[in-house]
Amino acid sequence: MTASMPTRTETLSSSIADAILRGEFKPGARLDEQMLADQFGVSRTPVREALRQLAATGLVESRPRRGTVVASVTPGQLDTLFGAMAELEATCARLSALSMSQVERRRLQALHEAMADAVTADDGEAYAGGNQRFHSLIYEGSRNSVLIEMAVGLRRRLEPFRRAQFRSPGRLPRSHQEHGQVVDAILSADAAAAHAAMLHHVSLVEDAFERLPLSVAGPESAGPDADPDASSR
Amino acid sequence: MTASMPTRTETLSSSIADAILRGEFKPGARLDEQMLADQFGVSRTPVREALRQLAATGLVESRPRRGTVVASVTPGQLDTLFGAMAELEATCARLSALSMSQVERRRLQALHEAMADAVTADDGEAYAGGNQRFHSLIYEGSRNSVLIEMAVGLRRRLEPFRRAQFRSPGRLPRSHQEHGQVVDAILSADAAAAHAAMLHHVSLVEDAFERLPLSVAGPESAGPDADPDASSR
DNA sequence: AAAAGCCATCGTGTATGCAATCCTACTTCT
DNA sequence: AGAAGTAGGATTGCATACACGATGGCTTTT
Repeated sequence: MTASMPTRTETLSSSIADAILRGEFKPGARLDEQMLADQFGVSRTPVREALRQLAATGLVESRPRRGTVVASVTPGQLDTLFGAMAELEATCARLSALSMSQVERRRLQALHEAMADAVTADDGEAYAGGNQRFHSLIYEGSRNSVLIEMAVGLRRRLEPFRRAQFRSPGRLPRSHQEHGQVVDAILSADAAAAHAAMLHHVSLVEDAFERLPLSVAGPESAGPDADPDASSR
Repeated sequence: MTASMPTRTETLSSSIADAILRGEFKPGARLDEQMLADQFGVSRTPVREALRQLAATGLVESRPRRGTVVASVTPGQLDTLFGAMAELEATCARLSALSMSQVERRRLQALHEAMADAVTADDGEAYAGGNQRFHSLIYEGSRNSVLIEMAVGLRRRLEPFRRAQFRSPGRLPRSHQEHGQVVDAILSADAAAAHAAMLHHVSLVEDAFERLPLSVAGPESAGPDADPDASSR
């Protein structure tokens, strides 16, 4: 974020976020302020501010007087998050089809073609990297930093659930083919097609994951949860 | 927010936000922590946390070691914000066309018809209230709390720029007619048409405002601002 | 006299201490 | 014996205190 001189709060915010994304702090785990302060060698004050910052991004959940826990995403919430993500990405794809420069379109096409190699080599690692750049290009193509920020935030929030994304056999070629449809639509400036193709693509990613036992419901969510999700705050 | 017992930080957050939205704190104004603490009769600690919270929503901007100021929205940023809003609302309209219940569709239709009275009476106040509910209904129709949260946040952030929204003569009938197209599309479950109609509608609102001298560039933003917006962080 | 460097003052960042609240475990009553 | 009330411990919320960095005015030098 800010470059000048990293304040302890910023450092902590990144460190704790990384720890959560790495799985060192599992969903539902209590984040004791004093414990974190000792662990990172600072006082409670910057820890508190870092936790508030993370709470704003949805990575953790703070309840007044009750402490902070790593956000445990219920299957319903995961569904909602992926759905919002799909819509945002589809919107970015639509806008990309409308307003990408020729240079950007070529760059997208080139990346897509380069990723074909990773597919034939069945190199999931390489493909994941290319995939990241692919979606980033389309974010940028929207020309709207607010949308980009939202999409990046969502993507980051969903990161832990995308780990084994390209593990399932046959997923690489399929993903690449879906990318191809998005690329074709954007290159031919077909906004509706770009929207549809991207929505299809991201929704499939969702399908691949919503059945996995990813999110263990936190030990506190015992109430009769009628709502499929509860992104209140 | 949380219902239990409002913590000082939460109270402050709301109070300061209201003060900003009311215009008591103008864009670019410095928000001195001690000053706010004295003004609200608390210590600096909850003030700091409240400011952090507001910074996360984009209402204020904090720079390390340099203090916090009320976010001054440049015309370019306003454009970006309205654009993102339009896309989000269009997305919600699209989803509403797909997944609204019959009850919801009737409710939407009823509200729309009721708003016709406000149009013939040229009652801008009443129409503004109905307009708010109209858009809220369509948010809810998306069935996606994440999207709703984003849309509500954006709408709140843009609130100060929508004050005189229905002042210009002839705006009411036009807005109502645009609403009609959205309603028709949703009632007939035409997703693409709902998207297009809502995008058109909100974009026109944007057009009506982007030429007004709304945002006075803060006294500090004297640098050569090449970027149309800078929604970093 | 203008520009550059220095010093004082202010404000934020961080640490520490105190008080209120919540959770847990134990006691006690039915 | 089970359940409710209660006391103790633990943790968060808030206040106060200290330290570092930033900003503005002043002195000094060319």
